[in-house]
Amino acid sequence: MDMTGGSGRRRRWRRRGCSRRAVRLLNPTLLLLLHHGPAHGYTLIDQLEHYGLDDVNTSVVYRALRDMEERGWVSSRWDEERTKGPPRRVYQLTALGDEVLSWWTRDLKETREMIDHILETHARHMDEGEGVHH
Amino acid sequence: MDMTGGSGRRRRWRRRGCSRRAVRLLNPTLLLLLHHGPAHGYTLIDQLEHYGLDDVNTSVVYRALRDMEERGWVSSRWDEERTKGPPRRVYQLTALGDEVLSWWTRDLKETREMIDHILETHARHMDEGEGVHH
DNA sequence: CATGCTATGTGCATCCTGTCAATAGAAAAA
DNA sequence: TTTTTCTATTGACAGGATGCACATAGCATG
Repeated sequence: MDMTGGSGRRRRWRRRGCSRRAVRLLNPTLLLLLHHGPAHGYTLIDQLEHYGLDDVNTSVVYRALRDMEERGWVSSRWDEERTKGPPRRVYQLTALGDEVLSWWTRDLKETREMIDHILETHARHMDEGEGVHH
Repeated sequence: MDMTGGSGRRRRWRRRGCSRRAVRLLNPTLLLLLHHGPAHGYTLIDQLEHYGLDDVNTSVVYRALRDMEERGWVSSRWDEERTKGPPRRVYQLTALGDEVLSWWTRDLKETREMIDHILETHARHMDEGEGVHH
């Protein structure tokens, strides 16, 4: 059963990829990781695991990084020192990206409060109702 | 400045409508509201305000309700007793919808934990760094 | 009957996401 | 040496999700 509840009339209820929730958290998490210092895309993808975002497709991550670069949140350059494999791109947080990260943390706090409100209301309602509803 | 960080190459960074986050919380909130008892769409839209979802487009709400009906989470009938205005549809939670609500609460708890993890990491990093980063 | 209010629904353009496949360099295996 | 494998990054495309503008429709009021 697909619980994600998107809209769309097309009756294709297969769940694709990871939770939509995860994607919402991708951008702030990437900014946070980059706040620790410059990093390669692949490194970032590895580190996403620590935030429960390990099921995000690599294409999605690279796209997010390029989008953030277009917006000026991060800058990138090709890594000079090639250790092994193809050239790697190094991403770095910009001053703007730093501001955006602050904005994102405020946004995440708001989101958490909204979720808390929903969960609290649900818990309270469950206590009151005790199986009596509708 | 648009901070929402969507993907898309089309360089149209104007934000339309409400926060995407809000839409993401729409389905569980609707189910929660319906858990209190049957209600009309319009009533639900009014009540969304209490959950910070007042800026969600009405089309989106009605569409969400119909989608949930297609999925069997809610059932609906036309209201017999017409007070004023056009016929209104009354939505009611189904047994399946009740299960789905439980699923959603678990999902929201997970999401909250992920957000907490991000925020905690950020706060800790900010404390350590104190202006020294990159 | 023209206007306005309440309530719901539709069409369409646009935006957002995931999948799949392609490219590409270096190292290990054959 | 040729093939395979691993590391990294990117592009194309289909299809899902959203918002806006607008349509419908019943009742009320003037």
